Amino acid sequence: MKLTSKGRYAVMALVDLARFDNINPVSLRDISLRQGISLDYLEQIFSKLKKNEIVKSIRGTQGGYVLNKNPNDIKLTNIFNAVDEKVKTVQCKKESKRGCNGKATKCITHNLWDELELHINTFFENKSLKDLLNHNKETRV
Amino acid sequence: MKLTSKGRYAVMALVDLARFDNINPVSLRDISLRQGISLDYLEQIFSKLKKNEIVKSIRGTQGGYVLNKNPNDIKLTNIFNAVDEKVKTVQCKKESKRGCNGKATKCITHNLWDELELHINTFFENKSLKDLLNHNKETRV
DNA sequence: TCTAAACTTGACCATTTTAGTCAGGTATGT
DNA sequence: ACATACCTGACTAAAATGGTCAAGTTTAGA
Repeated sequence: MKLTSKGRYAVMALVDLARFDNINPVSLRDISLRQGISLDYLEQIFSKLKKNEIVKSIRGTQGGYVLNKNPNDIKLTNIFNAVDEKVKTVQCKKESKRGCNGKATKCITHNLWDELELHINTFFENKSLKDLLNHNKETRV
Repeated sequence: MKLTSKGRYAVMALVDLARFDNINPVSLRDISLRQGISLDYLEQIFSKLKKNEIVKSIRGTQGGYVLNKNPNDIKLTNIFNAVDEKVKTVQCKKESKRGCNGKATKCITHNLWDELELHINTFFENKSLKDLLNHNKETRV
């Protein structure tokens, strides 16, 4: 069970963005340099963030990206949903007629994974970008 | 972020095992049939569970596997550790000299992932096989 | 008006991980 | 002896991951 880079990068980039966007739009190039993330990859990620109305884009020279909402209203859930970083514990959720293991029953551990998903998602729903700004300054190793 | 089949199968198999082992050793063949898991794959999984002293094996005809501990003392943490199902949120934990992103600092979201790992692991440490036996009967869809 | 910065889109790809299969064993109760 | 069941290690197809590459369009500022 692991978090993929896409989700991590999205959060890192948005925290970076949030620190500067009150002055000027922030270019992906700057974020790329500061955070050490491939520019091309960032573009894919921001395309999704934009579709989900988490950021706005400003084209042209001196352009860049700006937050589209108050940092307090951007929850980790929103970010992860935007970039398809899902918490997935079972493969067999939406089969209509069948349960897991191809039988007519739910597998014996089904409730457990539901509980786990809930547990994790609760964490994500309660964390906003603002929380990260306050408590996660870049610190020396 | 997803849970792999290996971890899920391990838990499913052990819950299955726990229900019958007070009478006789349970063969992997039976578990395979009941849970719909490949026999060969189960053998790989049980090899690890055995090394981690979660189960004992009994060879020969009428042989099989038996729990090596009280269900109450087998936590999900133990099971996941045994089969290498790890909760991993960052790639850059044990680099001695460098932080994440190759710089001399921790990445700005580092603390977040630590918190998340803790949050999930707490869940796993508090769940035992016994909890699953009580609350997760196989139910109709 | 020209140009460079920056966003936009979509195809492509190497590597790693996953979820197994396959082919041999070895031990043991009946 | 023989069937059952554990045991071991090599192998692999398919999917996911973490990008790169190429070819644009838009717009601020000189």
